[in-house]
Parts: sequence; C-alpha cells; structure tokens
Amino acid sequence: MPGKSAADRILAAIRAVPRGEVAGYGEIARRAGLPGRARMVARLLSGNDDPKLPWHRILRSDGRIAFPEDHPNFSEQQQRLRAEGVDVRNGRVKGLKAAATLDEILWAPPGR
DNA sequence: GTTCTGACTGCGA
DNA sequence: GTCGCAGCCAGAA
Repeated sequence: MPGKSAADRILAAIRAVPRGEVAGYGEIARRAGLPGRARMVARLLSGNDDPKLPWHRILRSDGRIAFPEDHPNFSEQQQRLRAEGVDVRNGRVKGLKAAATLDEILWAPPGR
C-alpha cells in the first residue's frame, strides 16, 4: 500500500516519537516495516537536514548516543534530550524504561 | 556493473 | 562495566 518509500516511512516513524521519549535505530526501522535496517536509518539521518525531525531522540540499542563524546552533535543531542525531560548521563540515556512504553506507543494503531 | 562505507546489532571475551 | 569481531542492508561513488 505504500507509495511511500522506505526512507519516507523511516522519517515518519522518527517523527512519531513523542517528545520526552527516545527510540532505538532498530526500533525505528522495525516500526517503519524494515526490520534489520537500522543502518539505513542512520544513513538517512546523516543526510537529513530537517529541523522538524527529532533525530536527537534516536539512540543505539544500548540506549547510548550514537556519537563519540568528542563529536559536536553529541553534546547537542544530549542537551536536547535533557531539555525534553530525558535524563542523560555522560552519553547514556537513563530511564530507558521509556523505550519499553515506546514500544506500545509506536505499535499503537494509527488514526487513534 | 562493482566497491566502499556507515549516527547499527548481537554475541563472545 | 568495556572492547572487539562478524553479519547485515542500502545508498553513494
């Protein structure tokens, strides 16, 4: 039923992440209907430039920021997450528990 | 057409 | 807890 490309669905899945919550690359990819395509999500974000896209909510499976500490985006992502109420400690997202609820949020039926 | 790289993941040490 | 290796898929050169 698509018409929508994989990239489009991935972007949609990312935008579907509510403020104050975080999601993993695999989670997003799965949500987009592309299990195992986590890398594709990363590649997309690396090329995206949409300020409306909450890329900072996307973390690795470990609940860690995908950037090294010395990366400029690292501090930016961390700061943004904190601003949304996410507890970030030295690059690690605390309260990853949110990801569990995220599962229900992401997999919830559309239209509501 | 082939080759390389990558904001990844999972498992083992 | 951290570190390293191999597997995987897709886009870009």
